Amino acid sequence: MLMVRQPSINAQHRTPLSTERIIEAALRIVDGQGLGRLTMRRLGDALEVEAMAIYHHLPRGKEQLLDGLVVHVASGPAEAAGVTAANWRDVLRAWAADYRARLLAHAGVLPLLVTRRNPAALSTTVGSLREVLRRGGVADDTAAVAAHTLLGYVIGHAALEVRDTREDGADRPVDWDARFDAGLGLVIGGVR
Amino acid sequence: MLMVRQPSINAQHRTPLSTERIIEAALRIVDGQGLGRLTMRRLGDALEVEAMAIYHHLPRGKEQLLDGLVVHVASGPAEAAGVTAANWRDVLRAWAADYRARLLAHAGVLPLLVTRRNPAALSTTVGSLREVLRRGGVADDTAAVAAHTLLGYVIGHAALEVRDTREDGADRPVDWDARFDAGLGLVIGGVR
DNA sequence: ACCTGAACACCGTTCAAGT
DNA sequence: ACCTGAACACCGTTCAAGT
Repeated sequence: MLMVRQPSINAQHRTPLSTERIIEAALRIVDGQGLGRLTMRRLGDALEVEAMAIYHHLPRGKEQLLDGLVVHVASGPAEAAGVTAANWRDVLRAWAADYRARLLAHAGVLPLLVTRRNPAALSTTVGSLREVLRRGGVADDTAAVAAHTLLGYVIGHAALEVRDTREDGADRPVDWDARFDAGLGLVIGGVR
Repeated sequence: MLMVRQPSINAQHRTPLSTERIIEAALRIVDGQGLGRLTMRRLGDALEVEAMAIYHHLPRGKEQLLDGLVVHVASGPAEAAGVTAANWRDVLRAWAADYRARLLAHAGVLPLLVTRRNPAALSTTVGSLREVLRRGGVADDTAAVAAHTLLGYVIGHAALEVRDTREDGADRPVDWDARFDAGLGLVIGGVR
């Protein structure tokens, strides 16, 4: 029997692939099943496409895909508009709470955030923190230090939370929300 | 021609495999070539053994191998003996410098430190920090917060260093040593 | 321009077999 | 007890081909 190949009825109607759709589908897999289960073939399935089609949009392949995930998750800059000497601590506190929530919501991406890949991904975020501090009246040198310290704290604390590091001895679970706020106060309180 | 199989002359003389030797060889690969190049087959080669021999010592396979790497790198507790109300800040500062150096020396392991796997790996370290603080006369609640804050900061800062996150705008390289010390002062200075 | 299908070199892991 | 060799199911990626 002669099989005439249909041009895949689906292919006609479905929205075409795009970098954005690919990244979103990848993030959905990572969030739902973990980073280890993000494969090009599975990603293709999720997008109802052959895995090889992805390479047309991401020529650098999986490397580029992971870079995209990092940018998507890690670029959450602080809003510097309207910052004054009176409110900069509150602005930083609010940013930190948001950023922490972001990291925890996509905990599977955290390991990628800690890799040599894609070095620029965090610099807009660091820059925005520095700008908030500067507008708050903090000296430039101190602002540079505080920006890195704050971002470092938030990322590192998220790492500890994800591992659910208990104190030795004490085996009652840690109240991570309270713990985070207290540590945050310690970091921000030290800036002057 | 009949080939009589020799029982592999090497096998007689070489020191037998052990978990410790396996972990050390794995760490050498990660440090030298990166985490992505750590495969069971390559690890077998480095140990002059078939990859499958490793499973005899690590029945849980690669998972167990990675757990071993995390424990090896992440368990650097602070020495609490001899801590007083006068010197606890110096003790923490010295520990932090050591621990940072450790993380940067094995930067390839950093992504593993930020994964859900092996949750207990960091808790002896956290516990030792808490003990230093307690002996320094810091109240229990504050000590618990400060221990997590400090460890979080050190890990998070190491992550930023490894990515070499520059401030936006400024493109002269960051002096990471100075930056780390300044941020450390900020964190430790806030504890009272 | 966008996607497919077959192929290649490599993974982690199992399992039966050797000593 | 300790290690090997073949095999299996799965990777990421290339490349020529289709529309």
